[in-house]
Amino acid sequence: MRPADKLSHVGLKVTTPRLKVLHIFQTHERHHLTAEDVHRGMLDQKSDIGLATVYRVLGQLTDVGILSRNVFESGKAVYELQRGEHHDHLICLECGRVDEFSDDVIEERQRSIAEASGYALAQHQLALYGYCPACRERKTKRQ
Amino acid sequence: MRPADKLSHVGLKVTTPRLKVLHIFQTHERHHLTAEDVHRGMLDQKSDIGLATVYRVLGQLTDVGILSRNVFESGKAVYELQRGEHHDHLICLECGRVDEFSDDVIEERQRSIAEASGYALAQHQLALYGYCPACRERKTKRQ
DNA sequence: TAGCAAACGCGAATCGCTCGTAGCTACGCC
DNA sequence: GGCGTAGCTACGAGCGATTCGCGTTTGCTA
Repeated sequence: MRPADKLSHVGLKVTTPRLKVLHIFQTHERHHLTAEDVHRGMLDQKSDIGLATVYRVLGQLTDVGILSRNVFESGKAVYELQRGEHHDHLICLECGRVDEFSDDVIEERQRSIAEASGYALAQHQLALYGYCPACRERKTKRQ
Repeated sequence: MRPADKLSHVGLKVTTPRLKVLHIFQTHERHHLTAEDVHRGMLDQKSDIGLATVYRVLGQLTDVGILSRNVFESGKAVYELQRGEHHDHLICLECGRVDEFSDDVIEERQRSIAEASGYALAQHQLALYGYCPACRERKTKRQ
């Protein structure tokens, strides 16, 4: 589905800021972007869009399920295109790189733990923090 | 170990604000407190301690491992006494209640996932969000 | 108990994010 | 294709959580 169709499909008007935001997510080398990353991307391509608008658009796209939002250690929110299947994150404490993984065993355990505690599970967040292969190597050399 | 010994043991001076913070954690009915909860607790017992100091103390106690820090959905940091064993959290989206659990299967899977991706695992955070038994009941009645 | 580094207190500053509002625009209807 | 309006956007002010700067105070050691 083309970006414009995606938007009208969920009942959002097709506007320049929304298309630009989607475009940035689709073309950026990283999958996980902060509001500021997106905003900077806008300015780079000479689109004079306010940061507040970026936040608003990110929020709307998240609400309709086109994007998903995660808050990691740093305290900043990062957004990514929602590509269907759920996944969790591995975050490098050194360079900020984010990798993804999904694990059925963990998902299943989560469900039964919630059930055992009487909770109706709505969502979850699992983040593993550590040092990625590249940063580990860099560290070893330094010593 | 008494609070004062705990402090000197990790090389922190034994000061009034630090003792009061520890005291509040040890006597409060909830385990998970925000900086503001702690600050309010201080004021309640007529200790005129600045919010900035509360934050500073919470940070130091976390650094030395006496407290641990978590940031949940709300965006606020919550602190709790570190009682040895690691555990994860179940958070009620309605009333903010926090329960704890730990699961060896999940821990083990996390380790192997990190290893498989080449990451050196440093820490992790797993938070399950949902509705606690009390809030579920309240919801049912309301309808 | 004197001295000094460490810790405090408090207001101002920062940071990520949201609101208020006045002006603009996509898009369904003629 | 032109119009009207609900829905959008821009931008600065505002907000809540947290941190900083710095003058004052206080544990702790010699």
